[in-house]
Amino acid sequence: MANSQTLIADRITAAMGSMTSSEKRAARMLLARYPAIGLESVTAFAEQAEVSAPTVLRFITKLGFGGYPDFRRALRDEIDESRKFPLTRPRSENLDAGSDFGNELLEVVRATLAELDTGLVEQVIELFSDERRTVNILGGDLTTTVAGHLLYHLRKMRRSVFELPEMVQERSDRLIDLGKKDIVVLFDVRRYQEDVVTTARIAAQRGCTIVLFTDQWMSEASEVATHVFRAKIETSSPWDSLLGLTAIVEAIARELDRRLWSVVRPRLEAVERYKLNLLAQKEADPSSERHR
Amino acid sequence: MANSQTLIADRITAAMGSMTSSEKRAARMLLARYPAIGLESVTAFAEQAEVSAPTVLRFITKLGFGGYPDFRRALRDEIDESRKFPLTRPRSENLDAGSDFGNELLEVVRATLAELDTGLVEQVIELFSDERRTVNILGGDLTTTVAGHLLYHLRKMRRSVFELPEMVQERSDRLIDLGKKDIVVLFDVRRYQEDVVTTARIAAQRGCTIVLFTDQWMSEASEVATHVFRAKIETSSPWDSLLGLTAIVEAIARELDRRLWSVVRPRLEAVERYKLNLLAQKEADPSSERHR
DNA sequence: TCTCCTGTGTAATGTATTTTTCAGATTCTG
DNA sequence: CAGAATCTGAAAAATACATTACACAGGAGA
Repeated sequence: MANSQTLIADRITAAMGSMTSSEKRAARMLLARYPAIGLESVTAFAEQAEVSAPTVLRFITKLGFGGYPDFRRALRDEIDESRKFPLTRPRSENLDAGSDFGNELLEVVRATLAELDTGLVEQVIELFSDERRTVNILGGDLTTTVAGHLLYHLRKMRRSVFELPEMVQERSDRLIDLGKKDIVVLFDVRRYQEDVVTTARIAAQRGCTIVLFTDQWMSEASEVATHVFRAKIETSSPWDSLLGLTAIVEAIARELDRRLWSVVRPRLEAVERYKLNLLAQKEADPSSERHR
Repeated sequence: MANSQTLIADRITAAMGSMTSSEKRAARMLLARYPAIGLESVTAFAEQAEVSAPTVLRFITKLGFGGYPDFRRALRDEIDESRKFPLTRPRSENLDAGSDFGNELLEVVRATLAELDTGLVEQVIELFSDERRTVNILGGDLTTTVAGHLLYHLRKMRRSVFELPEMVQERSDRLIDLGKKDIVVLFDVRRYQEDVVTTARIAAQRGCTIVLFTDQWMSEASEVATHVFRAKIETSSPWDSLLGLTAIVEAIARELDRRLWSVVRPRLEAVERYKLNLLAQKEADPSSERHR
């Protein structure tokens, strides 16, 4: 069907004139329960419209479809289209609001957190709490910054936290040394990167625990991941949002801190002391005292 | 309205843990083309997910359906439901994800965006639109990741975007060359870093335009900055949140894209072509085609 | 290395669904 | 009010489909 632009619903209205009375009954039922009823069987459709199956069939033939399967395929395509809408939307139209976009960003965070599995968070906290395990973090093109955010928190709170090299050659060298005790944390969202998926597979083969942060469509890496976080990343903007992933990372960081604060606190103080020694100068800004 | 509470999509997420890797592939395909693909035949579903029909069948059984027809009926019901309510997702129940830390994170984004000055955004967009100006970006310890996020977007959309080196010695060398045409973008939040403030002062002295991203208490750098964005960063967690800053960055990126899309579009396509040449391999994953 | 076990696809089976045929019902027309 | 034209649905025929049975593959553990 070439004209995906023309909604099938519109075709019905147009063709209504040349319909017999029974066929009109079918048409009305289709419009009433559009498009779901078209996805049932001919028989079910016919029963609900209180006509016979052949009548329904003649009806959809008049609409210009080759047969019932053809008609259903068109309906499914329409559903697919409507899902894609935010992506393929003609760029020009709504000049209106930055505040509208603000709501979308809020929605990204809300939707992500709403679907966040707290049990999963618990499990991952458990993993991160074990300092005998090494943590290796890798992000993709877009997600490397969120990966960095997680890296930041973990590095402050515990030892043995590393980032996997972006360069594939270097990375291969590192992957060799991974084992069952190692945790590999990967970030991969749509426009999924082959090298990240491959890294996941290798890590899986080596028996690593794999924590994956991905989007609602899920990277292939999820096939081998032991723990998968899903975030919403889609907005009306052509650029995907990292807010959802960032929110998850921060929620994890906060929980980990609660769990480990008795260990983390002295660690941070020690770091602070060393830092001062390194800089060999005293802290000047009094307003910086408030944090921690 | 009976089972409208449990979206099938949510059930998938929940059951994801107990899925085998092939089943996960089926799950991902369902989420990617949700719900249309579920309305095709098992065989068609299986083919597109690149698994066998029985695998798809086992998958939907694990989701708790009695059989494939049962599953499809559920999908149709969902479509019917969504027709009745304008919003695609039943505006949800308990959105706080079990903890009210989620609400705090939401509040960070909300409060930040509420105070975002759209006039200021306009001005900065104007700055970034001018490709004769060089953009130099620098983040602090925590904020270097958001800085990276801005860097990512600007770099995709225009030329002459650089990051200032973290290392102070290197950085000094670069600062020497800055002039009136240059834009310096700084990120500095509490635990303000002296080196960032100093960088701001030097840049100001050299006549640069300075765009500062800071928190509600405002870095000292704001004294010399020409444009200042303020984000909320505080939560009940001891670790500050980057969600506010990230939201501002993404809002700016989106606006810049709208303004420049006629330039950006061909640029991205060109980049894509070069990338393919570099990799010298054809795209394998069809699901990655959809974005952009 | 062998054995078990889980996961997976092929192929056969039985069931549901579409499509066709055709006869009865209805409406229209002279 | 005939008689033709059109419409409609029951039932058979043809097709597509979901489901099951089974065997092979590959990894885990002894």
